[in-house]
Amino acid sequence: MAKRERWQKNFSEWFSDILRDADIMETRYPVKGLFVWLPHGLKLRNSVLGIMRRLLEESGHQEVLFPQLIPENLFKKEAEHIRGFEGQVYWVTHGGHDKLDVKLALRPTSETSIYPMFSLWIRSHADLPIKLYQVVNIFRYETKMTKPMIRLREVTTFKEAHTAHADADEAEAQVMEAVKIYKRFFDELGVPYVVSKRPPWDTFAGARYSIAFDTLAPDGRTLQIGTVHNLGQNFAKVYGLKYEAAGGKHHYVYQTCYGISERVIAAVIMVHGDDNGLCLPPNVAPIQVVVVPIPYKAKEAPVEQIATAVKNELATAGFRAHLDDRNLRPGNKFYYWERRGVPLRLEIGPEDVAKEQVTAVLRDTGEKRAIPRKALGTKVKQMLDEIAENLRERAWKLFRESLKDAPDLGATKGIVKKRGGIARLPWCGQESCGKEIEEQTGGDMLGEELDGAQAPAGTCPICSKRAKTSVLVAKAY
RNA sequence: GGGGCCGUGGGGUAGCUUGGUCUAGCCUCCCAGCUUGGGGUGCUGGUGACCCGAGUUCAAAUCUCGGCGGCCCCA
Repeated sequence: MAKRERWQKNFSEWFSDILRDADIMETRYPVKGLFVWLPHGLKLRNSVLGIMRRLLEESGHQEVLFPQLIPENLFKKEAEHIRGFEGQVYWVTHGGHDKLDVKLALRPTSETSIYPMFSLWIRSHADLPIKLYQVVNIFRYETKMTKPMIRLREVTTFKEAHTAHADADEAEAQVMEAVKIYKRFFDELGVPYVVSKRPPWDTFAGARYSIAFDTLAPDGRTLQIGTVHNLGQNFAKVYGLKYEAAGGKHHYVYQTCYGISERVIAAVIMVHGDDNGLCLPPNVAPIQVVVVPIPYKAKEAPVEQIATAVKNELATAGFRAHLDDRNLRPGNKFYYWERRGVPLRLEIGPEDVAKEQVTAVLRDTGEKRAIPRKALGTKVKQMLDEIAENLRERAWKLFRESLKDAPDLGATKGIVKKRGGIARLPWCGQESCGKEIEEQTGGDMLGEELDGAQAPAGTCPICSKRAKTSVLVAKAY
């Protein structure tokens, strides 16, 4: 149980196999970088989104929905932004047989569609702050190799929040709130992460600075799973987002935006999986408990009857329960549901009937437990909580072990090349040295850890000057 | 950005070098029936494929070119 050989050594293969075998995603859609969500996968996606929506609503965000198309003139207003995105934009150039007078961009992100509307909505300080979000699909013309859920030409699950504030401090505080929300989000999913401030050359196009969350895939590569940007007044000035202050003066607003994509679902799948397939955290598992009857010949009736009763009891108690009464051998069903990541399985056979118990099997460890029928509800709840906790701890343990201090360039290179996780090394803070580190190690600089209180020990491995800070470097997806 | 490899039933593959014997083999999945039932039950039967287009040829899964799609390596 919990064997993780293929999961780790052959991760790429494991991942694409599991998307198919667990009915998550159909990867054969005949357009590069576009994929189909299957029922089981979509339920998982929607559960994950449910957590996100709850956290955002709790913190005063409101959901909106903007159009998919952005006119060229609006899209091209902010120079930095265009420079970052123009190479990846899909353009709609025709309507039927007519060539459009103004080309329309399929949004690669929505700043340029949302902020022009902000300029109509924001009149006075009383209109601020604005905290909106939407969950949409976006298109990016990726030239690199695409990968389901990870590198897409159509990101189908793009949660983007956009805020506007009266002053810089408030915007700064909003950035910190967003970081806090995302931490809670990933914590609820048991997905480990490190938060870092991206270096200037990897900052979101048009932002003052960017903060990013990264997790680790089983193959030792990092996966960026969330970003938070402080936009300052860049967009406000371009789109004319001004408000009237109490004294009657007009000021530009300060803005932030932050986003999460289906990469987070990829993260849930990868960090909790094993060689038998998925292992989903109970709070997002489409099926939390599967009941498998074991109908020995001539003893089918009581077994089936009790299995049904157990399933109904759990459903009534609010668990997502499923009874598998297919005419298959039990072992076959066990593998089937394990592959799909159902966290808890209850077996009911003649022996359980006789003893007024059910046999519970925990997906993460494979442990079997006899549960008295009478205690069913409370025990199931306990076991699901236990699985959630265990998954989180197991994932975090591996993550922590994979974040290593690297005293010099050689050590960093070793970690990056072997894809052994994330290296932490000293840095002088100069861009030229940073890029040289990336060049020489073949890794990507994630940036300076946000919570990293550790002293910047040692010297910059490139220029040998005293280090101003320490940064994380890894092979990134 | 540069280089290489690949595309055969739903999945994995054999066949391609040397065009014909391919009416395309095998494993798995799937469907039907019986059997079985606490970790992939067994038997019998069945459905299902040469990525698309053009070319060479008497003849193309096989050779050539283009498109689409996938994978890998380097930067």
